[in-house]
Amino acid sequence: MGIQERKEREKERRRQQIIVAAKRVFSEKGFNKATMEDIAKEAELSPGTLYLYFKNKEELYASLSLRILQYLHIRVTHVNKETSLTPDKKLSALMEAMYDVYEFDPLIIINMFHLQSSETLKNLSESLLDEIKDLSKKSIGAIAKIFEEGIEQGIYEDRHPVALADIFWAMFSGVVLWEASKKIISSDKDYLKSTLAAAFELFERGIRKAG
Amino acid sequence: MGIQERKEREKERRRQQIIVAAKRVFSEKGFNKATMEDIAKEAELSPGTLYLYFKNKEELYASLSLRILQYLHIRVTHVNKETSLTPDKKLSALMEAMYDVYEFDPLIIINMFHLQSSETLKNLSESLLDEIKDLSKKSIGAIAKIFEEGIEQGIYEDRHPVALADIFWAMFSGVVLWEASKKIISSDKDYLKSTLAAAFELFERGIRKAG
Amino acid sequence: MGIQERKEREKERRRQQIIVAAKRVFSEKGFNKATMEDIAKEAELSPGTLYLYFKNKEELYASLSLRILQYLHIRVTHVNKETSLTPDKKLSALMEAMYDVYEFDPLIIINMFHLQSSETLKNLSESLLDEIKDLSKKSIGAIAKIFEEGIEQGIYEDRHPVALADIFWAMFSGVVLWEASKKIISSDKDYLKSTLAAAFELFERGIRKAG
Amino acid sequence: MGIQERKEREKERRRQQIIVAAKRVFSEKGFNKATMEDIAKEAELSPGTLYLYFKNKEELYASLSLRILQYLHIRVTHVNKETSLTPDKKLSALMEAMYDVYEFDPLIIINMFHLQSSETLKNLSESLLDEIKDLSKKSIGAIAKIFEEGIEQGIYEDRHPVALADIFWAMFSGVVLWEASKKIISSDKDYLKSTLAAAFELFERGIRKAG
DNA sequence: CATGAATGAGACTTCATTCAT
DNA sequence: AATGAATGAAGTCTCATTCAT
Repeated sequence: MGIQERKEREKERRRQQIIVAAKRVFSEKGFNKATMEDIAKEAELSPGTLYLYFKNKEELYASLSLRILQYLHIRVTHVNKETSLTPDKKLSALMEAMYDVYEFDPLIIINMFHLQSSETLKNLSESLLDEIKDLSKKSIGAIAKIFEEGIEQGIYEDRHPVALADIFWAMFSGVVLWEASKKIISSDKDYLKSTLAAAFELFERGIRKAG
Repeated sequence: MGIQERKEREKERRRQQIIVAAKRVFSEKGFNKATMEDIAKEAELSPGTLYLYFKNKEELYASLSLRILQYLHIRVTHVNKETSLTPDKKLSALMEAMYDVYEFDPLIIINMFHLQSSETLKNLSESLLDEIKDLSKKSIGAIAKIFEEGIEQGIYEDRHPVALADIFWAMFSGVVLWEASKKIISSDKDYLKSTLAAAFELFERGIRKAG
Repeated sequence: MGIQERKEREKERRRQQIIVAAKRVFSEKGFNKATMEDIAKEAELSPGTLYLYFKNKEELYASLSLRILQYLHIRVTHVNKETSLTPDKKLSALMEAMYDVYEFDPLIIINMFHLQSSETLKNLSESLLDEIKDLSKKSIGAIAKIFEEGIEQGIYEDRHPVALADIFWAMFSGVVLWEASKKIISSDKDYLKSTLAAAFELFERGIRKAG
Repeated sequence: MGIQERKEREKERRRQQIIVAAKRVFSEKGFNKATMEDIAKEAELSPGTLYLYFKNKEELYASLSLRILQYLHIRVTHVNKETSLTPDKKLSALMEAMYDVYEFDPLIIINMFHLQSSETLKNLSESLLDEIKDLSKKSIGAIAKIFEEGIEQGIYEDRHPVALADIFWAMFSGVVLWEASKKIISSDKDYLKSTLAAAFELFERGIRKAG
């Protein structure tokens, strides 16, 4: 391994170190109340160092979303590759993948919506935004493919696959968000898992061709 | 009408004036980038005045959500009262109501999630938070009732009605959020209406008893 | 005096209060080492208040120069108005005026060059920059007029009046700057007054037509 | 040439390399906006290396002035040595030398004033400051000698030679500064050369004994 | 000797909130 | 009740400088 490469790796490790710290802090405090100093402390680095790896607070924040999207994309692509699986099995695998996405980063998914649904997006560097767009599209596309297959095989109702993928993703994230809200609002127990299962079941029934 | 009452009414009018302005400003700029001065200007009042009607920025913000919840509650309650309607018709009416909720305040629903999914909630005054909790519960309860009826009449699958209501609401808001994100990310056309219709249809198929 | 007008006056007084404090602090520490907090303290105001009256540090700084230019312009215009004076007397009056400009604000004139000769100018608001340009031009124009008169009357050598004005002003400020430098560098006594007198005399001999 | 000496030379070359880079960067951005990293990049060195050759940013900056003073001193000394020249010719040669000083480093002369007229000087190391003082004095002294000669020979008016030298230098730098300002302020064409010529002519007339 | 990643102090600026009028 | 000038705490970000390699 050359020196060049070792440095590259070291740098990537530092980035991850910061991202992990940022995730923790953002999750706990939310975007605004989290300060760069908080994150620096969590990462056991100095504030200035953060800026060597991320242009500003917003880009650091956005990088977290990117990380989820990457994970999601990998998982869904993986499901798609298993050509031996029937659409049914694939759908099941997809649902499992989605749940893993949630477990991979339970709180950040909420912040991810905060990111997308507003203010921040406009200040990101072109390249980062492009990456987000790209991954987003690819992931939805991969999900859509599963539905497409099912439709072609006459198992699912004939609907626009991308629209189905959108609904699938929207339902998933809607449930995650809503259960999170309920936990805050009503200190309810964590029903996420069962609600999610119910939602997935409902979705499946909704697209499957009747009898 | 007594003087007391007239004053009360005047005060309420002022509150609404501020809320309307706040809605506009928050919608355009998001919670953080919107300043109290922005809102004051929009309301043609001075910053100090805002504090005569709202304890602080966060309470003003939360009041917007309250307003949606109130609207939602009224609409759903209204649907429920129509005892002559079949569950099917009621579900249709509910869907329509949800769409109206969205149209009543298209952007604020996004901010509402921002509110709920994080930071702010903890700083609200007990009473306001209670009101939100209460309305939230009542609205979900009212929605659940529709499903309950359908289940009792053997039209819908036998599921926990509140869970169905949660999924219904989560799906609705998930779609709204996701379509909003897509608009920002990919400058897509506004597919909200059709996606929402598709989602509702899927939901209906999902809960309806086969055969 | 209406309320409107009183407020206007109050506001102007505040501006002056800040300018005076800024002048003291900038003179003592220079542009970079002077902090907004220093200035706020000197003005017995809070940092935030400075920003109600000046857009940023650089505009505050530039306003000091503007103040000198205003003073200079008034003085030179005044000299010009005295139609009864011969060009000779006017030149004397001009020299006196220049010296007063210096005394009006001995150290800031140095900073003024710092301002003009560099970095800062580009960040100023259009309007402020325009004002500076305008006053600058007018002042030089007024000085040039004195020379023009002398040339017309055959007292002074026939040279381009504006060029003479430029040289006059350049010599004046050059001497002020240079004597200031010398004071720092060699802790010399303050020879400014005599050097300035010598320079003015030399200038006069230089433009006067030989006997 | 011993190893010692070669090293010495190598070191000096590095210093010059840095100074040249610093000149470019300071000229373009001014003292504050120029960062040590900018300079390092321009010199194709690392930031750390700069500190092996210069104690800090201010000393690096001051070294530029020193370089001009050195150049000025060499030129003026050279003029003085030409014992065969009349004071008149010497004055002409001096003027030419001054113009070359300007061309040697057109923008830095402005920054030199920034240096001298303020903040920085106080933080310099004793030795560097001494060198500046020394060269400064010597250069002015050399200029003064020319005038002294002219006075002794009855060509120039009987004035204090050092005062004349001061005025000469002040006028020169005043014109350079002022023309630079004008270029920024009014985007005027570059009249420096002609203004400088006019100033020199005026100066000469001013000191020369009348007919 | 050279590097350049890391530091961390400190500056500017914003803005929610207060309070005298 | 309404104002809006003033506050001052706090946050983001920069950059001169250091030091382990």
